[in-house]
Amino acid sequence: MTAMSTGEKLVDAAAALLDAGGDAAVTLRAVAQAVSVSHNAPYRHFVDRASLLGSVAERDFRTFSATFDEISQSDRTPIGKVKAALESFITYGEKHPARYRLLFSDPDIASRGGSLETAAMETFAKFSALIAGGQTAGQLPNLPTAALTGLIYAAVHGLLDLRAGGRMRQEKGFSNVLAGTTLLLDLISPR
Amino acid sequence: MTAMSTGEKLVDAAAALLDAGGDAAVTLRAVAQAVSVSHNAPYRHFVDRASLLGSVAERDFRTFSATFDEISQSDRTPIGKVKAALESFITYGEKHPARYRLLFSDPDIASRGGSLETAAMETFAKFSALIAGGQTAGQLPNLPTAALTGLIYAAVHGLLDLRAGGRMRQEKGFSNVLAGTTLLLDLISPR
DNA sequence: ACCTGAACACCGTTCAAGT
DNA sequence: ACCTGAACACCGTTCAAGT
Repeated sequence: MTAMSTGEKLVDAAAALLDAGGDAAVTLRAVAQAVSVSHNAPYRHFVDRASLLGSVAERDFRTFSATFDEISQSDRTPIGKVKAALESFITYGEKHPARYRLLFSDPDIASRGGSLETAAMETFAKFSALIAGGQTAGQLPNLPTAALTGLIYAAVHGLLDLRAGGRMRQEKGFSNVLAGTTLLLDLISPR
Repeated sequence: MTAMSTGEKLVDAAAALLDAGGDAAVTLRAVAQAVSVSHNAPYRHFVDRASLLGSVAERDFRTFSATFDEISQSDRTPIGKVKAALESFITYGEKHPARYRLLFSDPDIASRGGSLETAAMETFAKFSALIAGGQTAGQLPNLPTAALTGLIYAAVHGLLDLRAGGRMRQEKGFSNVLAGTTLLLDLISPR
């Protein structure tokens, strides 16, 4: 077990605080206290709060990329791979709503560029490749892959965001995201 | 022209600040200053900051309800009414992204209950009625209306939220929300 | 190179008064 | 009924030192 650097510990603590109390709970003071350093020690590792959160996001994007790689190399059917990817996405969104929003909704995170943007684009590209596989197998409609990927991604994101925002109760059609996603895939799959 | 009450002026100012600088720009001090009252005068009209934002949201939900009423009574085709409603939704989301997120993403707003929740449910019900009309006319798939409404609503919300979050660039499939919405309706419409 | 304590400006909220 | 000024606790950030 290699010793975690202070920087890694801070990222860990920030992620845990996001899970426990949402964005507002991630104060630099609370993060520092969780790691037992002074309230401004984080500035020796991150230029500001947004940068710390950016590191949390980047780490999770890399985890997604690794998961999509595993799915890609599994022995599932093409459409089964798409569904597995969506399920990992949904599980993450339901288990870590605040982190989900950090990665996929927060405007400050999207505009940071650099290695974070690279990691985010890589995740998206791997998902898009799975969609393309489903199209080649004739299990998804024959549209430009980018448009189809964007639409599926947006729909699932919408379901997850409505859930994270507490607005799922009203959409009485389905009380969980997976049901909505399944319905979408059924509706658009070639008949 | 009836004089606006201080409370109404505060709601106006908060909405303008949301448009101008996003959620973080809506400090009670800035709102108060815009109305030329002291920094804690808002507390004579709203119990706290969240309550003020709740009033902004409620007002916009009522505007949506009125718009959907107009659309319902227009001489458009059933599917034309659905598209008109979606367009009004999209226009609002693109013109007022911070207010859009307040109404449709913010967890604090969703859990406030009371007249705000009533207004939000009314808006949703009116939209759902337009969807039902499209189904009766055979221009939308024959599913439980609630499920179909939820799915269309979630997909458009996803597109708008990705745009508001600065993540539309990556979804190269369509650079605007209307194109994505149109694609969805094409894909799911009965063939 | 990494950390600490003091300090600053800003914010939501409360309180004691004022008209 | 509505408003004001002072005050409090909290937060992000900066700075001058310390090892």
